Amino acid sequence: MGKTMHENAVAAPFAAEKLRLAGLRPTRQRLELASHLFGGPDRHVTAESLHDEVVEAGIKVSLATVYNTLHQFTQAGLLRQVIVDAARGYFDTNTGDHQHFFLEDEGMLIDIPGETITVAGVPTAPPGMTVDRVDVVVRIRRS
Amino acid sequence: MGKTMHENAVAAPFAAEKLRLAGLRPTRQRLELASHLFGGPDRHVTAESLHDEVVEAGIKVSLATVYNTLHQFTQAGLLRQVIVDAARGYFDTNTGDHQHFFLEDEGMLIDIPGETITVAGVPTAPPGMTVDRVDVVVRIRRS
DNA sequence: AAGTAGTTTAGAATAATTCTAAGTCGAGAA
DNA sequence: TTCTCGACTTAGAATTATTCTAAACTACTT
Ligand SMILES: [Mn+2]
Ligand SMILES: [Mn+2]
Ligand SMILES: [Zn+2]
Ligand SMILES: [Zn+2]
Repeated sequence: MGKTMHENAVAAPFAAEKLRLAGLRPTRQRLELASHLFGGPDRHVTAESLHDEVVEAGIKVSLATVYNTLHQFTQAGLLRQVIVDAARGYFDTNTGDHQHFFLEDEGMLIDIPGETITVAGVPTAPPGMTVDRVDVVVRIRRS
Repeated sequence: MGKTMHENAVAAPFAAEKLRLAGLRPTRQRLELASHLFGGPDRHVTAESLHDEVVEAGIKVSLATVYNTLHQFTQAGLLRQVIVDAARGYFDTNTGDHQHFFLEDEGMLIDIPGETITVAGVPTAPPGMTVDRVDVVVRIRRS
């Protein structure tokens, strides 16, 4: 009935591999956060939503560590940040080229595959600057 | 040498008109904020940057009033909000259709005229939802 | 001039995020 | 194995942007 070593062994191996490749020690907290983040389909989380979820699952991790880990994963290229709301920061497990619907009422993100939207006519960046990326956010609401 | 009634009368008339049309009382604070915002070319401000500027100009307004006024102007359609930074909210005097460069290093916005960028292939919103607007942010940095 | 609702504001309160400093842990060395 | 040390975690304080409260003030009507 308690958690067995076997139960945890399901997600850990590939998560440990990810962390190793990123040069991050596979600590208990990082492994647990990584399997929640990367163990299923792509997802969008806030620090607090992920912390709640992980605490709910009986895992002991502080909110500070969740923030630290999300930033480390982002630096390592395992996550990207999505800026759609002035009040909250979102992190996205899908680091590939894609865009978002943002449901302003629920504060929820939905992926739009990268090939779907075409952005044409982006001017060249001012002298001495380079384009880091082009974000498209389709803001939607109950109609 | 002090401010004369005549000096203030230059900007006030059109600002008062704007406020009247928006159903907002032309108070001293609103008139002063409005002439700073709308008295020249289009601009992007944060509550704090506008407050600093206005205080610097010798005007007595509280930060709370700047926040209130920016929100009231936004509701009235005189401003729009631009979300590019998770830490700060920006307000834009240009409410027409256009997009932005965002200089991530300086936290500065530059307008891209509305006809410049074309966004094609935006999928229809999920059932029961409507597209509020499509924002394009071209994030740039020193190269 | 008086009344009243709208407005301003100081200061407290919120909320997301970051920082500090002290304890804990992982991994290589011995 | 045990030792060692830098990496990691964390409680709680601090920071920052923004909002709220509730009391004082003011623009407009009568
Ligand atoms: Mn924030
Ligand atoms: Mn904020
Ligand atoms: Zn996404
Ligand atoms: Zn603009």
